[in-house]
Amino acid sequence: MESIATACSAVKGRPREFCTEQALAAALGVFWTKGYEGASMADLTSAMGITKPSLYAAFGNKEALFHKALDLYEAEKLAYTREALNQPTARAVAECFMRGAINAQCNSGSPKGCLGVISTTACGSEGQSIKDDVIARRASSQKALVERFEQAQQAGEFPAHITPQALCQYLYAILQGMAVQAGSGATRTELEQVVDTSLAMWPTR
Amino acid sequence: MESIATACSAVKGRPREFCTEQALAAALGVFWTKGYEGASMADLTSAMGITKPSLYAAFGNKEALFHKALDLYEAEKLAYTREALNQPTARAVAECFMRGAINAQCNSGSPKGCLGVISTTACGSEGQSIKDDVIARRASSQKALVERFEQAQQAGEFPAHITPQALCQYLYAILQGMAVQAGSGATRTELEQVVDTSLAMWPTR
DNA sequence: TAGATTCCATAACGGCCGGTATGTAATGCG
DNA sequence: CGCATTACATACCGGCCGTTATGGAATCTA
Repeated sequence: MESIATACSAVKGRPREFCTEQALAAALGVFWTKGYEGASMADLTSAMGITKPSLYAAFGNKEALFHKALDLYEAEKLAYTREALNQPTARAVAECFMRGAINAQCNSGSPKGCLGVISTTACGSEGQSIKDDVIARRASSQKALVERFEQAQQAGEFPAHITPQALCQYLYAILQGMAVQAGSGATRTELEQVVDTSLAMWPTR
Repeated sequence: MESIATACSAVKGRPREFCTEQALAAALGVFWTKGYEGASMADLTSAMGITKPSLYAAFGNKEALFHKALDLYEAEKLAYTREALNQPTARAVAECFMRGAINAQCNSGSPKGCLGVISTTACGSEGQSIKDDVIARRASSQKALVERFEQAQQAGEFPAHITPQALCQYLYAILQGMAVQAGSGATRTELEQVVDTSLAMWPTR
């Protein structure tokens, strides 16, 4: 009945024997490698080093665990997308997006490909709420990029026939295509070819 | 012991009560919608209108069924990629690829997205031979496109800094990105924005 | 120490998975 | 007809799925 905030560790019972952040990072690695439906509870608990009841007590269930892993993915692995928006020109923004994607997707030690792409393609009807979540997050980040491109348009960076909306859709297609290729075993060199070619074609006024 | 070719229907037993081609087309629809691992035998037999033993007798097993469905997909749904190579310029080839992809992936009545992209992303370790097959077929079709672009290069269609290999990798990234977007519910209009933007940037000598 | 509370470990649950054994119906051949 | 052959229909198999019940171990408060 004490209504005073007891958010701090006034822990009562037996203390937890694992670090939830560390376990979540391990879970992210599994989802990133195998996708939501491809990752079994046995895969997850094994990688996280905990048992199934511990996982359910700490994270709720498999779906809730995925959403939390997605939060971590956005916060850590997609940080470069927020920094990219601060670049001085739209072209520099696009280059940061693409080079950042290569670093994130070809980093040895991390799984290949993009968790967002993996989670929205394939998979049966089970993971529909997963797909919906990822699609909503993607729309949010696309919105930020469109706004950045509108700013560039007003600065006169584009020819008249290029719209910010279309350019964003185009850039995202390239990024998603690179993720598909990375997941299929493309080398860093091949992905850099895509980036260099894209930049060579980037519109100038 | 008769060694004379009896390939024709010298059927002996009870005749089959379903059309294998029709059943295969139905199976393709299920794989296209749900992916290899996402498609259960119950999904398949239900859509094909046959029972499990009939499926196994006619197609071997789930994996063999998928490879045959992939054959059908390449033959029917990817026919435009072979026609595209006959276009007079590399730019026209690329436009045929992209517009054909939109028609194939946004055709109401067909599932959204590209079966190849769906089959190589996500999914656990079970479908590795599936992924390998798709990746090999993709490499084969990329090879044909690179050769077409080399021909265009010798015809002087590109500036010096654009290589056929890189251009092919770039175009495939756009196509695969469009497939990701189509699978995520993008509209035909949005995909046409991607194509129009790509074509607006296409290199000229 | 006694009780309350929280976590860990084992084992079990119903349900679906891909694949198959079994018995019966339909055809061709002699 | 009797026989071989092939396909159909039902029911079943072991195994894995995500999830949870149960009981003991570890910590807090009193």
